[in-house]
Amino acid sequence: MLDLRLIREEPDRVKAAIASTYTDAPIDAILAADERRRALLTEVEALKAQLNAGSKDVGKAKDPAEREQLILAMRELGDRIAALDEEVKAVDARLHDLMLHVPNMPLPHVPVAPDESGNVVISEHGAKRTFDFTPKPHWEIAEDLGIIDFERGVKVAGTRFYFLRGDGARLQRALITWMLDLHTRDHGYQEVYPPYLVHAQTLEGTGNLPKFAANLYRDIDEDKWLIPTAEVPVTNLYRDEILEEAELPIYHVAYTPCFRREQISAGRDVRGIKRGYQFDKVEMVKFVHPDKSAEEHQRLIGEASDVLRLLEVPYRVLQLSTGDLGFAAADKVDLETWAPGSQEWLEVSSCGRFEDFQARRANIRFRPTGGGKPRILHTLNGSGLALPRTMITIMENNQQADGTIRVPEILVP
RNA sequence: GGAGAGGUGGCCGAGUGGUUGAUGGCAGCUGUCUUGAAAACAGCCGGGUGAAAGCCUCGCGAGUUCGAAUCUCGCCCUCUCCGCCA
Repeated sequence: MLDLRLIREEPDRVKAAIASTYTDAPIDAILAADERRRALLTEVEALKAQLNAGSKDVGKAKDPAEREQLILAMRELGDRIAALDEEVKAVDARLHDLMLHVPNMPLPHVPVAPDESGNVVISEHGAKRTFDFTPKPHWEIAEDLGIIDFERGVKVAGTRFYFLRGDGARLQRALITWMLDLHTRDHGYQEVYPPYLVHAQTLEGTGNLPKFAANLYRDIDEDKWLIPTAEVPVTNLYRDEILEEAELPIYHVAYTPCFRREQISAGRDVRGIKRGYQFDKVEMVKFVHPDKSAEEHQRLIGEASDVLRLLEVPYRVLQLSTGDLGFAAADKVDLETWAPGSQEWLEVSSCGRFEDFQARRANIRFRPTGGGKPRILHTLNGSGLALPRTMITIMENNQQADGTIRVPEILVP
């Protein structure tokens, strides 16, 4: 959520920023609602002050007649206040809802473009391997080895679900453990095990609701939603809390399954495990002082890159353009790894800077050292990494002529 | 899921429907004293909004009332016991 005051004071700047993301936001409606709301508040609050003072006088009044008189006057005042309060409530609700639909503003350095065509490759790491045989896509390698069972996954759960079997399941488990250990041991993160089901307010905090309900799975009887990423529960860990400045930065890493109702056309990305309705991910989340956002972002990108570097797979770093930022990020850098069998770059990590956008929604603040008003902190998060695509890059890059897969050195016990 | 108890400021804990946004204690901050600390004493000490006055906030939401932390109803959560269960 943006700062309402910013919208009020610099609407043109906000509009320009939103326009650069090639999306719409109801800024004018917000301005109108805000103005209406403040006018109503001025009016109703003056009446309330009158009512409060008057009611105290009733308590003090000794003469019964005078008392009756006062009560009558206050009753009328109360009715007017009740009517105005109704209006305030309605405007408030509308304003809040409008605010929840405004995306974050991109930072100035983010290249402006309507979509991923404007993304910029910042760097490439690790040479693409040359093969003396034709590298196979992972779905062929994995099926031949019996480590992924696509057919039975579909039988049990439907399209885009699969079973990992034997060494396939074991490889993923090893990767998860190793990634968690890397981030906790070398990068200073504390591991958390979060709920996989959360309520709507939690999803609102990260910006997934109200706009993206269609991408989420939910319990039909209760207000319980399956998380699309660990970012959701972990960012909300400190919701409605005031932390001490000295506690910052706080780093958390979590492994969770992620559940996404992908609204994608049938036939696209259907082969293999690149895009499923359920996938595992190790996610890093940072809570930082606003002044540290930029440097923490760079560090985050480095921490995610470490995983790819240590796995010795080729990857590149992409600066996303405004049109590809998504709803909540002010800046985002993706890591893509090269899959020689599928012949494509795979996004395995997305490192986002959210500034105070999520923290304002989730009401996460810190008290400055030495006192003063609580301030909204900044959040960042990045995958470290998404498991299926990491599995793909290992399978395809480490495949051998005999059809087996060489286990990455770092994972060998 | 059933029965009972309860949800008040960072924590503990008062609070007869009317100067209660809330007594008191602990913790914390500042000052005096001290070489320093402790102790003692004094002051400060929730959050939101607003330039301020003010308004809002005692789990959340409705209701009764001139006036609700206090009364009524619904919901949520915690605890104890029972049931169920990995």
